[in-house]
Amino acid sequence: MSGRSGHGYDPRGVEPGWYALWEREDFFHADPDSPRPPYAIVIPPPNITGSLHMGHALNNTLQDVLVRWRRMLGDSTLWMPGTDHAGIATQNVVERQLLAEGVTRQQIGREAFVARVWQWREQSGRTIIDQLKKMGASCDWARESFTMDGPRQRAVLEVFVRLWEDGLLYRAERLVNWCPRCETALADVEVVHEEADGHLWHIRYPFAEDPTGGLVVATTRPETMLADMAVAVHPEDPRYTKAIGQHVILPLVGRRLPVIADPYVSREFGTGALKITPGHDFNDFEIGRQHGLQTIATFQSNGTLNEAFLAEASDEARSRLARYIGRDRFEVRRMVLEDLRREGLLVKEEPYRYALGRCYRCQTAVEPYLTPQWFVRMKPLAEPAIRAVEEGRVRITPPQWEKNYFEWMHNIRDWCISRQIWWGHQIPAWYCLTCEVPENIFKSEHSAAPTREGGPLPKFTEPSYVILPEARPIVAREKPKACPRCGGQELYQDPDVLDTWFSSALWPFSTLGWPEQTKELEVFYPTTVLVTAFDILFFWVARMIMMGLKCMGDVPFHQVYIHALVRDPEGQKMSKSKGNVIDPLDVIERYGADALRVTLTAMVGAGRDVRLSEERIEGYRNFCNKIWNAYRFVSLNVSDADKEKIIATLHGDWPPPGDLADRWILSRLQEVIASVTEALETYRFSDAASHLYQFLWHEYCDWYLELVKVRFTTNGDEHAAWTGRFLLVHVLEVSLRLLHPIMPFITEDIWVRLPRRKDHPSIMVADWPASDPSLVDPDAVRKMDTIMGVIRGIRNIRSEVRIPPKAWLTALVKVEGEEEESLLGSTDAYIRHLARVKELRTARVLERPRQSAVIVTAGMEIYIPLEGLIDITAEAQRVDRELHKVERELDRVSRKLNNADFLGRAPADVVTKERENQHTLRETLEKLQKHLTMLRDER
RNA sequence: GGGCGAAUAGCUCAGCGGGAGAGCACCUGCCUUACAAGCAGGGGGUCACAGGUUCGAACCCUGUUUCGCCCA
Repeated sequence: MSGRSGHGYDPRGVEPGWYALWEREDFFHADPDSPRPPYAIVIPPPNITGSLHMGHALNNTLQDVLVRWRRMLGDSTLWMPGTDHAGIATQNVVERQLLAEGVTRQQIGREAFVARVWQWREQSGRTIIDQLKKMGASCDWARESFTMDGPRQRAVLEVFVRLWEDGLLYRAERLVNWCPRCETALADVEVVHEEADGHLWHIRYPFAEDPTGGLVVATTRPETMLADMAVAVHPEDPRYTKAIGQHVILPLVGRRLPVIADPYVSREFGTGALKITPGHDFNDFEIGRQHGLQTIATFQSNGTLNEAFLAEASDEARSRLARYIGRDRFEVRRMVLEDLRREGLLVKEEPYRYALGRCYRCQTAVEPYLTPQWFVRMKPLAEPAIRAVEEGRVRITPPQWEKNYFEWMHNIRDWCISRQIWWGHQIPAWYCLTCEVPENIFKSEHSAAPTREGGPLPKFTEPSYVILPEARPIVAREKPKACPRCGGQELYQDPDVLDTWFSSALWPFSTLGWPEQTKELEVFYPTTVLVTAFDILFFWVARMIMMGLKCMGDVPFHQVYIHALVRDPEGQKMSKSKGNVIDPLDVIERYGADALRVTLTAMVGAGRDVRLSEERIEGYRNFCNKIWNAYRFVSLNVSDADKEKIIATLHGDWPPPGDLADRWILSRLQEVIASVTEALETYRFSDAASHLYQFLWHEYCDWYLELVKVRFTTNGDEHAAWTGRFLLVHVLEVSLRLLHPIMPFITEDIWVRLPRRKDHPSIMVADWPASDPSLVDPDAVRKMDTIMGVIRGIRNIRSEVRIPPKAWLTALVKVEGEEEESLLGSTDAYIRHLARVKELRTARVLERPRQSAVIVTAGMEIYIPLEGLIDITAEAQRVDRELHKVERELDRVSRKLNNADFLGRAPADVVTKERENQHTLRETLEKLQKHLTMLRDER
């Protein structure tokens, strides 16, 4: 299973094989009959339209880290995978394909179109699943769900019917956000608001009684004026007091509009006079309702103008404006402005930034549009969902997101769930064509959304009915046999489909088999944690909590972990048009899935962006290589006989190690086990990654491995060399298990080759390491720190005073006490080899040789005779710099200790610590000063 | 307009009451038999600004500035 060249680690040859083995061995499969505690995660189902992007890579890496970790801990883990049918997005994709073939969906008809989408899903829906496997995702693939497969269809029907029966659903004519390109209604959250550069046009509406005077209104959307029903001013605006109650004439059209007073009007905006268009503006709709204005909708579902605006127009206006009809809203805007300009009614035009709502699927500017739609009453659903988070039954991490959640939930509005598309769950509501026709339902020759107004819509190949808001739906789990009112048997199903997020909201229980009472549901619901990015907190997370509480009577998950979005190094969103996309599959191909995973894990902070750059990935690829080479070193030094002895030793009671380096690395390992475990428990993924990076690279490789080399290269203590080999293997083996959730492939690849205690077939089913408190050895850690300080000190001098790297030095160490003396005695070989010292003399009484460099540390002075080696001036400068550092530090500490308030009020241990600190600094300073004087004399 | 959050090394960020840290980048020297995808050493910060609380503030409080996000 290897495939590497030279001395580098080659993930390409390694990763696919291991994944295949894990799948073959069924390691991902969750057993609901397991007696172990359950741990369940449902995947945020990726859209079937999509291919894996960095957002998915991050999201699924984190889930896999959690699941692999808990699996190793022995939990009965379930990672439930699946995909989302993504109604609008998928329909758009297939419509584009049809368009390329020169047909529209209307031409082939609904049934054929839906069949076509299914066909497309069969081909393309697997792509993202295969890509997740390349990432190493350990999902229980046997349970893979799809938001439109059979069981999920049943769940959707059941929920819809229950909500209807509980009075939480209604169908009503409301002004909704409408995408004229997708030709469907959108939910409020599906509209993306942004600032846009536009204009504010000032238009004069002449008084009916005195056309020489008039009111000037300001608008950003002049095309909607055709549907104006009034002009409103603020009741206390002195400029307009006289105008209230009068009438103005709508330019171009000639309609008489009342001038009304409403405190909603802002006197500061524009001219203070506001045109009121109830059919095309949410605020105006509200004002119109309060003032009893009529509402006309002049745009039709595709954003083109219909004839409704000509209702009260003269024949002259009718023929003059006929050319507007059928034009797109932005074209109408140009035409209206042109005509106003010609008539001298356009008084002013100024640049203006305004808020524009766009469709989140296609970026088209949304149009407020009056149609009958289905809504969910949210207040009754939101209240228990708010309490669930308040009471901690659902905990959101990081907790600051809870505020956003509450903010949104407290201001929640009814959810428009009907979509005028074909791909999705068709609404389980039927209308009686016997008793509703023709009052509430009438046959239409046209497609698209039903409105009272007709218009030149594209011809529709299938019979279609306009269902007025007054129609009485029959909601049922399956098509009723007859109308319960009149017994009529001709029933027509509501053509709309449900918002995709409606089925997503059921995901945590629909995937477990609800409404069937399955064992899975019993065992794994509520799931443990949901991992998602913050951008779908409202779309998805909040709705799952509401639906879970409503349908299951319990929260869908106990924890929500919210992570960042992946952006480019400049913080820009990655997008194909910007050309700043880093493709995860390309990264996997070049650096390996492990490198990608550890990069993302290390970079995910609390609630911020992840600014991903190739440089970073390269850095973590190097980490993979480092681990691989550490393994190579270990394997080169461990014989087959050693392996057997290691296994035997692991099964016995291996004696506590006596060597300082051994005690140190084992102690550090226990701390790493504890801190990595704690980091994972608290969702501090980057801490887990960096603890392991730091330990493996900068402690195990940089120090322990080098220390053990000393035992291999010096002939002598065979037992010490054996212990070194044993611990090299053991510490690496444990570290690999800690690292496995983050880097599953390389850890497996190395781990299976190492001798180990239990013969698990794979690291992914091995035990999570447990920290052994009896091996925590603060004394060894402190002493190793001292030794490393000595080695670093000598290396520093070598480098600073430019001693040739190959030169072997003499070092004399003057120690203060017996402890230091014996410490240095027992680690003599380590110091000599790691600092390249040929002779190390240690004594309590020792004269500084002429022309020596000195390292002053706590409890000792190290002299390096430099005579003949270098220029003494460089050493004097080095000491001078060192001295200044110590001086500054001593000054800071002394000032503190001279402060009576500090001594009086600070805790005793802080004061003691500072006193000791001061003492050490003083000694160091004196020694350095003495040494500097000597150096200067010796020049 | 309302809300949330952020400002710490060149870059990305951690630290959130008692010695300013990491990774990357940078500088110097090394092909030292695990690794040049490497090793050793090093430089670099009025912790945005102004006040306040405190014996003590990057950290707590108030205000200011700048930036980001969400909702209208």
